[in-house]
Amino acid sequence: MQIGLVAERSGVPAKTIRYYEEIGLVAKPVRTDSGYRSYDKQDVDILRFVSRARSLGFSIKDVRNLLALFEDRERASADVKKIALEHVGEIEQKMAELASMRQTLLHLADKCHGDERPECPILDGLAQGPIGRDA
Amino acid sequence: MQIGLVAERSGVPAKTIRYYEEIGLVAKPVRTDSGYRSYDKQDVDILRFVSRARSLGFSIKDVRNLLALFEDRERASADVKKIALEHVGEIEQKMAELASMRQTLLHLADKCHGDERPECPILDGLAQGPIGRDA
DNA sequence: TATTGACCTTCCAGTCACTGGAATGAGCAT
DNA sequence: ATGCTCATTCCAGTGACTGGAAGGTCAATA
Repeated sequence: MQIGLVAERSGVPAKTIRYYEEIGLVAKPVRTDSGYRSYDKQDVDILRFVSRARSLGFSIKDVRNLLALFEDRERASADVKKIALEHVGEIEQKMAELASMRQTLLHLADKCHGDERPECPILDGLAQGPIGRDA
Repeated sequence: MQIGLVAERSGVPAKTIRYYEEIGLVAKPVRTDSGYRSYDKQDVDILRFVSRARSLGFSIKDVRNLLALFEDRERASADVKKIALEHVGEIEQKMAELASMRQTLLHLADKCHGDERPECPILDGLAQGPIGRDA
């Protein structure tokens, strides 16, 4: 499979795939005789995962850790488990924050229940929910 | 309230607050006689919301739209409501993706149930869940 | 009153994560 | 052989910060 197809299937632009390779986020693929990069299905899965994680606000460094978790055959299971569960914690935190934003928006939509000429309260209690510590 | 305190209370660095002002994401605050920026509590709320949205993968442009939703007194209620609900849709999509990542990680942690010397399957079915279209 | 230290100001340069574009080569169809 | 589409590298530009220099403000303290 060549890069264009992988880009299409993973949703990650070819340019970005090359960039991820350059910074060592993903492994260098094998090359054809003519120098074209050649990928397989698993590469698509990995890129899809990366794409998802990035779009959810995880940094490249976070993604690197996440991927290492799957790839690291050296590390003991208990260790992998611990780190995985820490990430689950982070994810749950993000889910809670999304839930809170969702509530804020729903509240706004509700206040605008009628039609025409609003008196939509400007961001009253806009920043509710899990306190924005560090986020 | 001056910028340092706002930074502390909102979790957004002073540098970043100035940057947000520069690009017009947040309004220019009033200045003291000596030229210091002066903020109120609502500014903290706004910044907290911005911070949350950014850390959840929303772009500056997204945040701009979100904020406009709260601030726009021109626009008709029905319109605001519609846009707000669209954003709720996006948020729910993100929540679903986080749920899927969470499952993947939980699955990994489960496979590593024992202790020591793993045979953790390398990312089998790593990229499950809502298809990574566009994300 | 002078100085110290923590705050603020602007401005410019650097970083991270892409993203676009130029110049060139590969592979297949007409 | 001539296109056409895809690939390659490399270098430059963008978006969203982030760090640092050079200097002004303000309350406290010697």
